[in-house]
Amino acid sequence: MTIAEANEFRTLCDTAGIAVTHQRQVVFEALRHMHGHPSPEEVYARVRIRIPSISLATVYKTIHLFIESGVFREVSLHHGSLRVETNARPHHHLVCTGCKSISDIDAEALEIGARARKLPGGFLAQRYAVDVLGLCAECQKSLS
Amino acid sequence: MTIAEANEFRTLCDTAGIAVTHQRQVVFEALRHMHGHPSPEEVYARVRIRIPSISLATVYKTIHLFIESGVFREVSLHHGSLRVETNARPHHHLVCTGCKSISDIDAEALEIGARARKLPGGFLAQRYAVDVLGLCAECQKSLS
DNA sequence: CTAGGTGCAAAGTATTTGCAACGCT
DNA sequence: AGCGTTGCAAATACTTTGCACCTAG
Repeated sequence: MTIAEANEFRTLCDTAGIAVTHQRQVVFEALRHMHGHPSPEEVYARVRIRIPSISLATVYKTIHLFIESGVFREVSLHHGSLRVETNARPHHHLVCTGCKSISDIDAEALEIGARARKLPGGFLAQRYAVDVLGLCAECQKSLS
Repeated sequence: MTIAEANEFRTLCDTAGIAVTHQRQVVFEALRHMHGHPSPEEVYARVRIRIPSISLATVYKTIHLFIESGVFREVSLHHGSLRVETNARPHHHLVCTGCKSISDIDAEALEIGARARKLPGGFLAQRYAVDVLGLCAECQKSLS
Protein backbone atom coordinates (compact mmCIF):
# COMPACT_ATOMS: atom_id res chain seq x y z
CA MET A 1 0.00 0.00 0.00
CA THR A 2 1.38 3.41 -0.87
CA ILE A 3 1.78 6.11 1.75
CA ALA A 4 -1.00 8.06 0.07
CA GLU A 5 -3.36 5.08 0.22
CA ALA A 6 -2.50 4.44 3.85
CA ASN A 7 -3.20 8.05 4.76
CA GLU A 8 -6.41 8.08 2.78
CA PHE A 9 -7.53 4.95 4.57
CA ARG A 10 -6.63 6.39 7.96
CA THR A 11 -8.68 9.48 7.19
CA LEU A 12 -11.65 7.37 6.08
CA CYS A 13 -11.54 5.42 9.33
CA ASP A 14 -11.27 8.58 11.41
CA THR A 15 -14.31 9.99 9.65
CA ALA A 16 -16.29 6.80 10.16
CA GLY A 17 -15.09 6.57 13.76
CA ILE A 18 -13.67 3.08 13.44
CA ALA A 19 -10.33 1.55 14.31
CA VAL A 20 -7.53 1.24 11.78
CA THR A 21 -6.58 -2.43 11.85
CA HIS A 22 -4.20 -4.41 9.69
CA GLN A 23 -7.07 -6.59 8.39
CA ARG A 24 -9.08 -3.57 7.32
CA GLN A 25 -6.14 -1.98 5.57
CA VAL A 26 -5.45 -5.14 3.60
CA VAL A 27 -9.11 -5.64 2.63
CA PHE A 28 -9.28 -1.99 1.60
CA GLU A 29 -6.22 -2.26 -0.56
CA ALA A 30 -7.37 -5.54 -2.10
CA LEU A 31 -10.68 -3.97 -3.15
CA ARG A 32 -8.88 -0.93 -4.48
CA HIS A 33 -6.81 -3.10 -6.77
CA MET A 34 -9.45 -5.62 -7.86
CA HIS A 35 -11.53 -5.16 -10.97
CA GLY A 36 -15.16 -5.86 -11.66
CA HIS A 37 -17.53 -7.03 -8.95
CA PRO A 38 -15.76 -9.39 -6.57
CA SER A 39 -17.60 -11.64 -4.13
CA PRO A 40 -16.56 -11.92 -0.46
CA GLU A 41 -14.92 -15.27 -1.28
CA GLU A 42 -12.81 -13.66 -3.98
CA VAL A 43 -11.74 -10.88 -1.66
CA TYR A 44 -10.98 -13.48 1.00
CA ALA A 45 -8.79 -15.45 -1.41
CA ARG A 46 -6.79 -12.36 -2.26
CA VAL A 47 -6.45 -11.08 1.28
CA ARG A 48 -5.32 -14.47 2.55
CA ILE A 49 -2.13 -14.16 0.53
CA ARG A 50 -1.08 -11.37 2.86
CA ILE A 51 -2.89 -12.47 6.02
CA PRO A 52 -3.19 -16.27 5.93
CA SER A 53 -4.93 -16.32 9.32
CA ILE A 54 -7.76 -13.95 8.39
CA SER A 55 -11.25 -15.44 8.56
CA LEU A 56 -14.02 -15.21 5.99
CA ALA A 57 -16.25 -13.79 8.74
CA THR A 58 -13.89 -10.85 9.16
CA VAL A 59 -13.95 -10.24 5.42
CA TYR A 60 -17.75 -10.16 5.49
CA LYS A 61 -17.79 -7.84 8.50
CA THR A 62 -15.22 -5.55 6.91
CA ILE A 63 -17.02 -5.36 3.57
CA HIS A 64 -20.28 -4.49 5.31
CA LEU A 65 -18.50 -1.88 7.34
CA PHE A 66 -17.06 -0.30 4.20
CA ILE A 67 -20.48 -0.30 2.57
CA GLU A 68 -22.17 1.27 5.60
CA SER A 69 -19.45 3.90 5.76
CA GLY A 70 -19.83 4.67 2.07
CA VAL A 71 -16.25 3.67 1.29
CA PHE A 72 -17.48 1.12 -1.26
CA ARG A 73 -20.86 0.37 -2.78
CA GLU A 74 -22.53 -2.93 -3.38
CA VAL A 75 -23.47 -3.83 -6.92
CA SER A 76 -27.17 -4.40 -6.34
CA LEU A 77 -29.22 -2.92 -3.54
CA HIS A 78 -32.00 -5.38 -4.21
CA HIS A 79 -33.20 -8.22 -2.00
CA GLY A 80 -30.57 -10.88 -1.66
CA SER A 81 -33.13 -13.54 -2.55
CA LEU A 82 -35.12 -14.35 -5.66
CA ARG A 83 -38.06 -12.01 -6.30
CA VAL A 84 -40.66 -12.20 -9.03
CA GLU A 85 -41.99 -9.24 -10.99
CA THR A 86 -45.76 -9.37 -10.86
CA ASN A 87 -46.24 -6.04 -12.61
CA ALA A 88 -46.55 -6.72 -16.33
CA ARG A 89 -46.45 -3.04 -17.32
CA PRO A 90 -43.13 -1.51 -18.36
CA HIS A 91 -41.79 0.07 -15.20
CA HIS A 92 -38.72 0.94 -13.21
CA HIS A 93 -37.90 0.78 -9.50
CA LEU A 94 -37.69 3.23 -6.65
CA VAL A 95 -35.21 1.69 -4.24
CA CYS A 96 -35.02 3.18 -0.76
CA THR A 97 -31.48 3.13 0.57
CA GLY A 98 -32.85 3.48 4.08
CA CYS A 99 -35.32 0.60 4.45
CA LYS A 100 -34.41 -1.26 1.23
CA SER A 101 -38.02 -1.21 0.03
CA ILE A 102 -38.62 -1.38 -3.70
CA SER A 103 -41.65 0.14 -5.36
CA ASP A 104 -42.60 0.45 -8.99
CA ILE A 105 -42.85 3.55 -11.13
CA ASP A 106 -44.34 3.44 -14.61
CA ALA A 107 -41.74 3.73 -17.33
CA GLU A 108 -43.61 6.67 -18.82
CA ALA A 109 -43.72 8.53 -15.52
CA LEU A 110 -39.94 8.36 -15.24
CA GLU A 111 -39.47 9.78 -18.71
CA ILE A 112 -36.09 8.19 -19.06
CA GLY A 113 -34.12 8.57 -22.25
CA ALA A 114 -30.97 6.68 -23.11
CA ARG A 115 -29.09 7.44 -26.24
CA ALA A 116 -26.13 5.14 -26.23
CA ARG A 117 -24.67 4.88 -29.69
CA LYS A 118 -21.95 2.34 -29.26
CA LEU A 119 -21.89 -0.02 -26.35
CA PRO A 120 -18.52 -1.49 -25.37
CA GLY A 121 -17.60 -4.92 -26.68
CA GLY A 122 -20.45 -5.18 -29.18
CA PHE A 123 -23.05 -5.49 -26.44
CA LEU A 124 -26.57 -5.70 -27.86
CA ALA A 125 -28.98 -3.64 -25.74
CA GLN A 126 -32.51 -4.93 -25.49
CA ARG A 127 -34.03 -3.18 -22.52
CA TYR A 128 -33.20 -0.63 -19.84
CA ALA A 129 -33.92 -1.26 -16.18
CA VAL A 130 -33.57 1.82 -14.00
CA ASP A 131 -33.25 1.91 -10.24
CA VAL A 132 -33.93 5.30 -8.75
CA LEU A 133 -31.98 5.21 -5.50
CA GLY A 134 -33.03 7.51 -2.73
CA LEU A 135 -35.18 7.77 0.37
CA CYS A 136 -38.84 6.89 0.71
CA ALA A 137 -41.12 9.27 2.63
CA GLU A 138 -40.91 7.19 5.82
CA CYS A 139 -37.13 7.13 5.87
CA GLN A 140 -36.96 10.86 5.18
CA LYS A 141 -38.99 11.41 8.36
CA SER A 142 -36.77 9.13 10.41
CA LEU A 143 -33.68 11.08 9.44
CA SER A 144 -35.03 14.50 10.29
CA MET B 1 -58.94 -19.08 -12.36
CA THR B 2 -61.10 -17.69 -15.15
CA ILE B 3 -61.57 -19.60 -18.40
CA ALA B 4 -59.57 -16.91 -20.18
CA GLU B 5 -56.66 -17.27 -17.75
CA ALA B 6 -56.73 -21.05 -18.03
CA ASN B 7 -56.60 -20.86 -21.82
CA GLU B 8 -53.84 -18.27 -21.75
CA PHE B 9 -51.81 -20.48 -19.44
CA ARG B 10 -52.38 -23.54 -21.62
CA THR B 11 -51.13 -21.62 -24.65
CA LEU B 12 -48.05 -20.42 -22.75
CA CYS B 13 -47.20 -24.00 -21.79
CA ASP B 14 -47.71 -25.25 -25.32
CA THR B 15 -45.38 -22.58 -26.61
CA ALA B 16 -42.76 -23.40 -24.00
CA GLY B 17 -43.24 -27.13 -24.60
CA ILE B 18 -43.99 -27.97 -20.99
CA ALA B 19 -46.75 -29.93 -19.33
CA VAL B 20 -49.84 -28.23 -17.93
CA THR B 21 -50.01 -29.38 -14.32
CA HIS B 22 -52.28 -28.33 -11.50
CA GLN B 23 -49.31 -27.02 -9.49
CA ARG B 24 -48.14 -24.81 -12.34
CA GLN B 25 -51.60 -23.41 -12.92
CA VAL B 26 -51.98 -22.49 -9.27
CA VAL B 27 -48.51 -20.91 -9.06
CA PHE B 28 -49.24 -18.98 -12.24
CA GLU B 29 -52.52 -17.68 -10.94
CA ALA B 30 -51.02 -16.80 -7.56
CA LEU B 31 -48.32 -14.70 -9.22
CA ARG B 32 -50.89 -13.06 -11.46
CA HIS B 33 -52.83 -11.90 -8.44
CA MET B 34 -49.96 -10.94 -6.14
CA HIS B 35 -48.57 -7.44 -5.98
CA GLY B 36 -45.04 -6.17 -5.63
CA HIS B 37 -42.06 -8.50 -5.64
CA PRO B 38 -42.89 -11.73 -3.83
CA SER B 39 -40.26 -14.20 -2.68
CA PRO B 40 -40.58 -17.94 -3.31
CA GLU B 41 -41.62 -18.36 0.34
CA GLU B 42 -44.45 -15.87 -0.10
CA VAL B 43 -45.64 -17.59 -3.24
CA TYR B 44 -45.41 -20.92 -1.43
CA ALA B 45 -47.54 -19.60 1.44
CA ARG B 46 -50.23 -18.47 -0.96
CA VAL B 47 -50.20 -21.56 -3.13
CA ARG B 48 -50.40 -23.85 -0.12
CA ILE B 49 -53.88 -22.56 0.63
CA ARG B 50 -55.06 -24.29 -2.50
CA ILE B 51 -52.56 -27.17 -2.64
CA PRO B 52 -51.52 -27.97 0.95
CA SER B 53 -49.27 -30.80 -0.22
CA ILE B 54 -47.17 -28.70 -2.62
CA SER B 55 -43.47 -28.48 -1.76
CA LEU B 56 -41.27 -25.41 -1.66
CA ALA B 57 -38.94 -27.15 -4.12
CA THR B 58 -41.75 -27.32 -6.67
CA VAL B 59 -42.44 -23.62 -6.20
CA TYR B 60 -38.78 -22.84 -6.85
CA LYS B 61 -38.70 -25.09 -9.92
CA THR B 62 -41.90 -23.59 -11.26
CA ILE B 63 -40.78 -19.99 -10.74
CA HIS B 64 -37.51 -20.70 -12.53
CA LEU B 65 -39.40 -22.36 -15.33
CA PHE B 66 -41.64 -19.32 -15.72
CA ILE B 67 -38.63 -17.01 -15.76
CA GLU B 68 -36.80 -19.11 -18.37
CA SER B 69 -39.93 -19.21 -20.50
CA GLY B 70 -40.35 -15.47 -20.24
CA VAL B 71 -43.73 -15.76 -18.53
CA PHE B 72 -42.47 -13.72 -15.57
CA ARG B 73 -39.33 -11.73 -14.92
CA GLU B 74 -37.16 -11.64 -11.87
CA VAL B 75 -36.63 -8.32 -10.14
CA SER B 76 -32.86 -8.26 -10.30
CA LEU B 77 -30.72 -10.16 -12.77
CA HIS B 78 -27.66 -9.62 -10.63
CA HIS B 79 -25.59 -12.18 -8.75
CA GLY B 80 -27.49 -13.74 -5.89
CA SER B 81 -24.60 -13.04 -3.56
CA LEU B 82 -22.96 -9.90 -2.23
CA ARG B 83 -20.73 -8.11 -4.75
CA VAL B 84 -18.59 -5.05 -4.25
CA GLU B 85 -18.22 -2.17 -6.70
CA THR B 86 -14.53 -1.57 -7.22
CA ASN B 87 -15.04 1.03 -9.94
CA ALA B 88 -15.15 4.45 -8.28
CA ARG B 89 -16.17 6.29 -11.44
CA PRO B 90 -19.86 7.01 -12.02
CA HIS B 91 -21.01 4.16 -14.21
CA HIS B 92 -23.88 1.88 -15.13
CA HIS B 93 -24.06 -1.83 -15.92
CA LEU B 94 -24.32 -3.93 -19.03
CA VAL B 95 -26.05 -7.11 -17.90
CA CYS B 96 -26.01 -10.06 -20.28
CA THR B 97 -29.23 -12.05 -20.08
CA GLY B 98 -27.42 -15.01 -21.64
CA CYS B 99 -24.40 -15.57 -19.41
CA LYS B 100 -25.38 -13.20 -16.58
CA SER B 101 -22.09 -11.33 -16.83
CA ILE B 102 -22.03 -7.73 -15.69
CA SER B 103 -19.68 -5.15 -17.12
CA ASP B 104 -19.36 -1.46 -16.50
CA ILE B 105 -20.11 1.41 -18.83
CA ASP B 106 -19.17 4.98 -17.96
CA ALA B 107 -22.16 7.10 -17.04
CA GLU B 108 -21.17 9.63 -19.68
CA ALA B 109 -20.95 7.01 -22.42
CA LEU B 110 -24.51 5.91 -21.75
CA GLU B 111 -25.84 9.45 -22.07
CA ILE B 112 -28.85 8.67 -19.97
CA GLY B 113 -31.32 11.35 -19.08
CA ALA B 114 -34.11 11.03 -16.56
CA ARG B 115 -36.53 13.83 -16.03
CA ALA B 116 -38.95 12.61 -13.44
CA ARG B 117 -41.02 15.48 -12.15
CA LYS B 118 -42.97 13.90 -9.37
CA LEU B 119 -42.00 10.61 -7.88
CA PRO B 120 -44.80 8.64 -6.23
CA GLY B 121 -45.19 8.82 -2.46
CA GLY B 122 -42.76 11.68 -1.94
CA PHE B 123 -39.76 9.56 -2.83
CA LEU B 124 -36.51 11.57 -2.75
CA ALA B 125 -34.30 10.58 -5.68
CA GLN B 126 -30.56 10.73 -5.08
CA ARG B 127 -29.02 8.68 -7.84
CA TYR B 128 -29.92 6.63 -10.89
CA ALA B 129 -28.53 3.16 -11.47
CA VAL B 130 -29.16 1.81 -14.94
CA ASP B 131 -28.91 -1.79 -16.06
CA VAL B 132 -28.71 -2.18 -19.80
CA LEU B 133 -30.09 -5.67 -20.37
CA GLY B 134 -29.12 -7.46 -23.52
CA LEU B 135 -26.62 -9.90 -24.99
CA CYS B 136 -22.85 -9.71 -24.82
CA ALA B 137 -20.85 -10.42 -27.96
CA GLU B 138 -20.14 -14.02 -26.92
CA CYS B 139 -23.77 -14.86 -26.29
CA GLN B 140 -24.81 -13.28 -29.58
CA LYS B 141 -22.47 -15.72 -31.34
CA SER B 142 -23.83 -18.71 -29.42
CA LEU B 143 -27.36 -17.92 -30.51
CA SER B 144 -26.62 -17.58 -34.21
C1' DC C 1 -6.63 -0.32 30.48
C1' DT C 2 -10.80 -1.25 27.84
C1' DA C 3 -13.88 -0.89 23.97
C1' DG C 4 -13.87 -2.60 19.91
C1' DG C 5 -11.96 -6.12 16.52
C1' DT C 6 -10.72 -10.88 15.27
C1' DG C 7 -10.95 -15.99 14.49
C1' DC C 8 -13.30 -20.02 15.10
C1' DA C 9 -17.07 -22.98 14.98
C1' DA C 10 -21.77 -23.39 14.99
C1' DA C 11 -26.17 -21.72 13.46
C1' DG C 12 -29.25 -19.65 10.17
C1' DT C 13 -31.28 -18.70 5.66
C1' DA C 14 -31.78 -19.52 0.78
C1' DT C 15 -31.66 -22.63 -2.82
C1' DT C 16 -30.67 -27.00 -5.29
C1' DT C 17 -30.51 -31.88 -6.01
C1' DG C 18 -31.25 -37.10 -6.06
C1' DC C 19 -34.62 -40.17 -6.24
C1' DA C 20 -38.91 -42.90 -5.98
C1' DA C 21 -43.71 -42.27 -6.87
C1' DC C 22 -47.06 -40.05 -9.75
C1' DG C 23 -49.74 -37.86 -13.65
C1' DC C 24 -49.94 -35.53 -18.22
C1' DT C 25 -50.05 -36.45 -23.10
C1' DA D 1 -46.74 -46.57 -21.80
C1' DG D 2 -43.23 -43.29 -21.28
C1' DC D 3 -41.26 -39.24 -19.86
C1' DG D 4 -41.65 -35.17 -17.51
C1' DT D 5 -43.16 -33.60 -12.88
C1' DT D 6 -43.73 -33.83 -7.95
C1' DG D 7 -42.61 -34.27 -2.91
C1' DC D 8 -39.43 -35.38 0.31
C1' DA D 9 -35.18 -35.18 2.57
C1' DA D 10 -30.59 -34.36 2.26
C1' DA D 11 -27.04 -31.51 0.39
C1' DT D 12 -25.01 -27.21 -0.81
C1' DA D 13 -24.15 -22.20 -0.86
C1' DC D 14 -24.03 -18.03 1.39
C1' DT D 15 -24.05 -15.25 5.41
C1' DT D 16 -24.45 -14.25 10.32
C1' DT D 17 -23.63 -14.96 15.20
C1' DG D 18 -21.75 -16.11 19.98
C1' DC D 19 -17.89 -16.10 22.38
C1' DA D 20 -13.07 -16.19 24.10
C1' DC D 21 -8.94 -13.93 22.96
C1' DC D 22 -6.44 -10.02 21.16
C1' DT D 23 -5.11 -5.16 19.94
C1' DA D 24 -5.51 -0.13 18.79
C1' DG D 25 -6.11 4.07 21.00
